[in-house]
Amino acid sequence: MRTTKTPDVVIRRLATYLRLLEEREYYLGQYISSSELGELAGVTPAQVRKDLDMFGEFGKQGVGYPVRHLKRQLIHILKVDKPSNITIVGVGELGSAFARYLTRNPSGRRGEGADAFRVAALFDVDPIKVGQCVGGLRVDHLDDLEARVKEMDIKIALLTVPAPVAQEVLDRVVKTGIKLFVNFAPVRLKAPDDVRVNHADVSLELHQLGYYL
Amino acid sequence: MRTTKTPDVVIRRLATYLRLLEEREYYLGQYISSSELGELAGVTPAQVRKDLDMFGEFGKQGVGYPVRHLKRQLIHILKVDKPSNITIVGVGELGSAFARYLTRNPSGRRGEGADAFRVAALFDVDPIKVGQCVGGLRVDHLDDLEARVKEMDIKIALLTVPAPVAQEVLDRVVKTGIKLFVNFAPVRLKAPDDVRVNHADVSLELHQLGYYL
DNA sequence: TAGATTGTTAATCGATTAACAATC
DNA sequence: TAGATTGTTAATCGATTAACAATC
Repeated sequence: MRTTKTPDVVIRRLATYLRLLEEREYYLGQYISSSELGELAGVTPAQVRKDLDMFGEFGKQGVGYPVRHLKRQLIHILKVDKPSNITIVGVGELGSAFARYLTRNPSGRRGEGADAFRVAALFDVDPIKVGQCVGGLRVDHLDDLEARVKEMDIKIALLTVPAPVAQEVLDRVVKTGIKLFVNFAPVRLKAPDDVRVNHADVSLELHQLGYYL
Repeated sequence: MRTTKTPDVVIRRLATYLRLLEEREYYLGQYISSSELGELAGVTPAQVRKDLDMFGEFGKQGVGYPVRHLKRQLIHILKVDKPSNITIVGVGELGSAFARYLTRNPSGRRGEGADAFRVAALFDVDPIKVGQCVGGLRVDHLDDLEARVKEMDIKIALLTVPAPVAQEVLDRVVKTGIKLFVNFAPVRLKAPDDVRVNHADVSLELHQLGYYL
């Protein structure tokens, strides 16, 4: 099965290619070569071709890749051609920042596929926060999670809860059927094999940078 | 030169090992085996040994790695044994969230080395923001950057500015001599070879997750 | 057709894992 | 000593790069 075989790092690069194409204005019908795209992305032309080749033949020999077509293909592969509902769990400092950031400017960028991720619900357990409005959205109690996930067909959760409760909250959210997470808490979380937890952890990022001081 | 040869991914794992050791309480004089640590980190015992081996011989055959000693070594390697000053450039939604988050709870965690990163200054160009207090720190104007970087010996900058100006701001900060960055803006940034820019980009994270929808 | 660049295979490189001798 | 686990080399695996035939 293709999904199993494609390395994560390739998907990451596809997302980068798409962004690079979106960041720039291209004429209708313009072509871009693997060398040009590679230059932008900081990878070799061969790698660009190989990455794209895994998903089909998008180019024209002797010419390059038609930008519009390539963009559409990438948008399709990354499934950002229709909006997906996401939720933010934990409306503290970081959670509400992301809530405001992503509701104002969905997924933080412009272009087609820019509105691919829509913050559809916010959750917390703190009775003071529940009922408040953040970024135009009412904060719900975590107890209502399951119902809202079904109702809004939420597929992705951003975890912005304190580290000590992150595992517990993850377990709870997993039970509602969500399988895709971005965790911002500085802890390693355990999850079933069919659940994917990406880490976006400033603390780890800083500790790594320490080495290069 | 060792620094050049050690793969980034090893450094990332060392930071993970350190966190795992910090997250747990260990008796004085307790040992941990490469299998136990590997289990926690989700890597093979061989990899744990190889990673550590790159920096010295920290273990005792037949017994394992003395936890206190290993922790101290990792703290030393990652240079989190003494606090480093960092700055946050861009005091918008995300920047002020990190400012509050990191000043309250330095580097987002507990234990030795937890106070390794100290937010020493905040910068913005918006006259409304300059002079305001965020997380107990006064926001300075970007024009004062160079002076403050020297004064406070700032080594790392978190970039939380809008995507369209990120490159321009990076260039400006690089000029003051800072060589280590975490960029939160959803753009790929160009920097000289001796400058390291780690990306912590929610938008890219989400776009990647799209593939697994 | 000549020039260029893709698609794809084969060669290279580097990182992970296995295995085992050294030794606590 | 016997048992266990490190330190380290050798084997494996996978990803990147080089090369080139196909073809626009």
